[in-house]
Amino acid sequence: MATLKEIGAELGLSPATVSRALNGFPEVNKHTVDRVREVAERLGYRPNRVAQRLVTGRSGMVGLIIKIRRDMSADQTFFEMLTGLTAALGAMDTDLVLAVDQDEDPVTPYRKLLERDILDGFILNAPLPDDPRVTFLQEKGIPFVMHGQTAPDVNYACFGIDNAAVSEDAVRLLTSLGHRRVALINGQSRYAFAGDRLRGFAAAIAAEGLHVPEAFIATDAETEVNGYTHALAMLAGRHGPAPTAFVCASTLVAAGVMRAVKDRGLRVPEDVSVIGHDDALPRMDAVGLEPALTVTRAALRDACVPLAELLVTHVKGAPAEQRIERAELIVRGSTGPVPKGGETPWR
Amino acid sequence: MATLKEIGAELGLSPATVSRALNGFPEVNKHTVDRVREVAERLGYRPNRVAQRLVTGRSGMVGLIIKIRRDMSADQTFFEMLTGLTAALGAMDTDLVLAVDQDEDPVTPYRKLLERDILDGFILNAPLPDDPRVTFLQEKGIPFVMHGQTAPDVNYACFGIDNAAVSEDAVRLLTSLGHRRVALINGQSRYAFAGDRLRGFAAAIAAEGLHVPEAFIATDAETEVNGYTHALAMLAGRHGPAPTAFVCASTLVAAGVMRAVKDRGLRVPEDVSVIGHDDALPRMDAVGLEPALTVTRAALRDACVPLAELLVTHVKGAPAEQRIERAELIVRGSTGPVPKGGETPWR
DNA sequence: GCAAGAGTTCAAAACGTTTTAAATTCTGTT
DNA sequence: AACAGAATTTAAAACGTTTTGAACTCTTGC
Repeated sequence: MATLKEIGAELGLSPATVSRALNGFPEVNKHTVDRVREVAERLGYRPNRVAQRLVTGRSGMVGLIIKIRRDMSADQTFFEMLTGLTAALGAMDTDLVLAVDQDEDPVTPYRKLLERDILDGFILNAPLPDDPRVTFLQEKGIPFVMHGQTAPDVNYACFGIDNAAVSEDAVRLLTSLGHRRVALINGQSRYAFAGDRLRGFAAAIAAEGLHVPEAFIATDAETEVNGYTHALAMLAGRHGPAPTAFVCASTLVAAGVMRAVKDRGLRVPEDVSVIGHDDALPRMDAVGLEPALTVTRAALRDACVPLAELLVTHVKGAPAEQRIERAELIVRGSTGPVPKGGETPWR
Repeated sequence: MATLKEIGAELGLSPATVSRALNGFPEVNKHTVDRVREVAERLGYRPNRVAQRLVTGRSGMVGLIIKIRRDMSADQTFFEMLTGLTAALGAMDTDLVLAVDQDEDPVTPYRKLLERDILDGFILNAPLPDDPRVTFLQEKGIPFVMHGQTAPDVNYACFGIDNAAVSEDAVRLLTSLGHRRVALINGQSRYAFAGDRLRGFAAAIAAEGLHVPEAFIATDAETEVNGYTHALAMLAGRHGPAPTAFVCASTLVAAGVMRAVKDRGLRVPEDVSVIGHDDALPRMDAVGLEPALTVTRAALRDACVPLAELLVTHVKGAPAEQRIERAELIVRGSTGPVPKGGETPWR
């Protein structure tokens, strides 16, 4: 494997100049740059990463710790992110080191990996409202980027979507269609995103001068079965008039809700409108539903490149940047005008 | 972070001696070793991995490439291995770099990762009978260890179980119980292990002077449904007298087979014996079945430490070692004597 | 008192890069 | 012709470890 010294020897240049030429420093002669490039190319030069790292003090590796549930069930989300992240990081000359969290205590795996002293930073996901990992890493001064955020205003690097806006957009679409009784089937409350969704939902509902009784706000794991069960209970009308529209935490939940609507002998969207949030996971296709699902959409995979960028630049010294994007609203067949007689709001 | 020089300065020693003391070289004075250890401890010394790697020429990182199916379905196997491998490698001061294979061509992801020039070797799994990855890596002279093997006799580092013996043990147990009509529900033929299992099965059957018609050997993905479907078809007796015993590729398949047996109105083990192979995956508990499943057992996780060892030593220059162990045979309630009238072999 | 040998320790080189500070060459101005 | 200043290049240090070959200290036996 060719080295800087070898390239330099061939051209009668010092390794220093060769290094600068290849790294695009402005002070080196254009002609020299060309010659160096040519020789480097011909010799198949690749910088020795280890040597680079020794001198820059960075390792070029970041950590991702995955949480495995007791039953070892793997989730799609994880593979989707893994695929995108390795690609995005690879493009930035950074490698992903993986470790598995089997512990109860959420910070120990981070501590362990840090002790090995080879990581420049971490990628965190699934933020909790008061995430102990954040406290820990900030205390230690370790760079990290969070996918999502633990609270509306934070001072660490993060990338995600505005989850309050997700609910607001959904509610606004529905109320503009005349709906007055809008139910929410939310994700688990221990995750920060569910809090944001609830907040946005409540705000949008209040802004319309409406009210949603507690019985029509469910908080549960995002599964098809849970969507089905909660929707069925709400449609039964035991706690007041049935909703004419559902805002769902995911396409999977929405699929369950739609099944419940149909099982009740109702139609989507004529009798009940359904809207979900779409992470664009391969196996949960919103368009494949019948009718095609109206969604707020933000492809999980699109987060990988920004996450990688935010982390790598931060590691290199840039200040922690927060980047929160707005999810797209895609109106399809599962939402329609409020049915005749469904315009009365909950009291 | 303390360095060798700092420790040396504190004791009036050169970094060279400190290095040797900490690395257990024999020529250094015991008293010195103690003093060095004490100071290193007090200063919280950790060797700088990057510096170590620069001088030894090794990176201390190995690669694992995971293959993700189009539908992104994650398999348990993967998480189990990931957990075990990160732990085992970590204990040997080695890190695991992950990449994802989305390509059709099986070697491109390896080539890509190699170009980044940071890996000492690879861990391969799910060997195919003529695995192109093996050819590729051997050509390039990159160390690797295979979990399993592509053929009975190979010259690369590998660790696994004797899959022919797995079938042989199963068949021998069943024939010793008087069974003469033993069916096989094997895994997908594209994997090398399925070939070994079939070979062992055929050999053991032949050694008993028996014969198994083609219709009673199934080759399919190892799912519960497939076990159920194939067993049901075989029990229907369209292709000859029903088997009195099933050898199954996994506990999941065996679960399907047992369900089929019961749905046919038969009992396990009175009418039909069932035996499976148990990888000891958390969600596929052989003991949880009713009756508890007789198995050949080799915990997948037990492979992680040997795999890590074999690879790391090989990277450091040791010759490639093949280690093939025999799976354990655990007799439980799902196997019993051949039922009355079931002793006639297939013709 | 000295040589041989074992037991310890050390200085220096090496790994391949980046970076600092200094040196050299070139260009234009007086 | 001299000089300032810009443009370009260089030597050397630095990163922290391992390793080579030499050097030093202590025994031991004569």
